[in-house]
Amino acid sequence: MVSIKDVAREAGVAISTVSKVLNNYPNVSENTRAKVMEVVDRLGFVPNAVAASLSSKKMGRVALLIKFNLTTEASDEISMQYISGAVHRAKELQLDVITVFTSMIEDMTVEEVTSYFESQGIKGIIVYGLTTKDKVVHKLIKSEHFKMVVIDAPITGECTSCVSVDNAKAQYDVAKKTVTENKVKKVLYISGDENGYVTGQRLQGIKKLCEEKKLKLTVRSGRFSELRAREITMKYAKNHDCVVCASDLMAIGAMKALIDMDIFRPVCGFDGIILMGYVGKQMNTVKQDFVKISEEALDELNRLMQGDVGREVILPHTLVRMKYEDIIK
Amino acid sequence: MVSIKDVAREAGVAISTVSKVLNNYPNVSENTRAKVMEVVDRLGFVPNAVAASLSSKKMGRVALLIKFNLTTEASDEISMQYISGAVHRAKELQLDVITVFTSMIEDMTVEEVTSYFESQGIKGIIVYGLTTKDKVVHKLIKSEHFKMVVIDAPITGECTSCVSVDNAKAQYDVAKKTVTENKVKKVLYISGDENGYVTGQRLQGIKKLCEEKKLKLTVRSGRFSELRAREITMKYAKNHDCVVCASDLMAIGAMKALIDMDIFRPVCGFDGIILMGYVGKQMNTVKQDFVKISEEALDELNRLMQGDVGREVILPHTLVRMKYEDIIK
DNA sequence: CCATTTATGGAAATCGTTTTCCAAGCATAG
DNA sequence: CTATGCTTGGAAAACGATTTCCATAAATGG
Repeated sequence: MVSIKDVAREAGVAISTVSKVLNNYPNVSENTRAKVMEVVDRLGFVPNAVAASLSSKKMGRVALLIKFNLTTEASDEISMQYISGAVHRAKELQLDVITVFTSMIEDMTVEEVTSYFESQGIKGIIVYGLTTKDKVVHKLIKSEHFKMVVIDAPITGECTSCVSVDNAKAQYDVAKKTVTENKVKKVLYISGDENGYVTGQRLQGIKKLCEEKKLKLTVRSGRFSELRAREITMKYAKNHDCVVCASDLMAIGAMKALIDMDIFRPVCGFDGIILMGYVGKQMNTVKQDFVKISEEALDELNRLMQGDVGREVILPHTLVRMKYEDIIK
Repeated sequence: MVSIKDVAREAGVAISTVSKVLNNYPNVSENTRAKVMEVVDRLGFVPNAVAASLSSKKMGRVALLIKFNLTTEASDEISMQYISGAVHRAKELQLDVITVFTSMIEDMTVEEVTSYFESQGIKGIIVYGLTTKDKVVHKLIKSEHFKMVVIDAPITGECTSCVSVDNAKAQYDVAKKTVTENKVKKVLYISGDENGYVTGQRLQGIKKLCEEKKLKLTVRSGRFSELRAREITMKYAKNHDCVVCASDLMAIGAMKALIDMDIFRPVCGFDGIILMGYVGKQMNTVKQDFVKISEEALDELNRLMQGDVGREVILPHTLVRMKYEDIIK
């Protein structure tokens, strides 16, 4: 493998000069720069990222903290999009991404997690699906030991940014579309896990709508579980004329229940996952562009690692109606 | 951050001694070993993986080459399981995994890919979903520049192992179960992408069965596409009494077509993805344990990196019947 | 009791970069 | 013609481990 030393020798300059050329430092004449670049191209030199990251303090690795358990499989689609966005943007930004599953760190102490990440050369972390119960991650954020970007939880600080859609508005929008399309009076709202950050925001959105439109609102906690959403729908749907769900998976559960009960109620979801196309009926939902969100999160993390201060980033959402025919193509 | 130097100073020994203790080298007395370990624990020292990997030639990183395009979403579930298995096993083996999407390398030359991976310190690569058309990856394998493990393609060599289930037998088994349960005479087989390695093996399995059982067999290429499977079913199902598909996604397409046509035909799939539970009917399918396969692939890659020679690893499969109620729990 | 081996621990080179600091070289100004 | 400043490029010290080789001390054998 050709190293910077070889390039230096071949070009007849010092190692430091090659490094300067490669990193676009000043104080190198156009002449030497050209000569070095010629040799770099000819020899096909690519700098060793491991060595660079050891030497330089600015070049750091980034961890993507993945929520994953084999049972809640609908999140696979979302996780893959997060990973995809992060990995692609990381390559552009010359950053190194390592994927870490929450299951790997959840029974470690903050100190253990910190030294694990430090040993891995990690400078920044992206988290999603955070709940108030994730103690370790919260301590990690508080410690300000790493630059962090939190997707979908309104947490900012010196070293912490957050990225998300406007959950309250999105919930408001999709529900509004659904109730106006169907002349609704009584809304059954199946909300998410009470410890999840988005749960409260989305709840706020539906409440605002029902107040504005003078709709009767019943809220039940579905905890993002398809099964619970199904049960809740079984129990309450008869007395309501619309089921608004805080996630697509719950919307699917609700829809299945309605099919079994053989009654019609408009249902709307949240997320825009492909699975929605497989339940046989079409539904309104909020489409989040998870790839984009993840790319944005990496940009934001990069900014933080450059020394910028944390901030809140809100990305746009769209409303869609998902059905099978649109999916299978 | 505490480094090996700090440990050495605190323990009153040389840096090299600490390193020897940590890497279980001989020529260290029990006394010093204990003393060093005490300090390591007290200071909470964790070796810097980046530095270690730069210094040592044995400590290498591993790339997981992910097939991913936003349209064929059923593979998300499979990809996530591959990632999960690899990442977890990698941590146990003290290896570093980086995930790379095929889209990132597919329009690079082998030389470019090679120097990219080398610059990343990558010593081993895991690939899955390989087709004969993936020229770059094939050249990569031939170059023997990296240790490689190919999932689901029968390619072995000095530096290359393969890991998979017995695709022919699995296809044979699941189809046999389905035809015996339903007194079938004429089988419609919707096969996969003609460039995929598993396609031929699975085809072999169904052919063997039909010969043994004297069944009439019609083969059409569904190219692993749900839509094509649907079209093929529309066209041919009436003249057959069973639809055997080389993948679950195609089985879903077939099932949807049958529902639309309002005729009943037993359908069976291959893979055992969760999505199967969402189509409303139950089907036989082959369940592959992708997490396990991935773990095994990492073990195998580790063996190769230790200097062992490539070989073929066959893992067991199981037959399952998937339906919604089993899924939502 | 001396010679020779063996166990143990340390000094120093190495991996491939980045980055700081310093020495020329050169031009401009006084 | 000397003093000053700016540009350019090189030497060398990090970064944090691993690993080779060497020196000492202890143990063994004759």
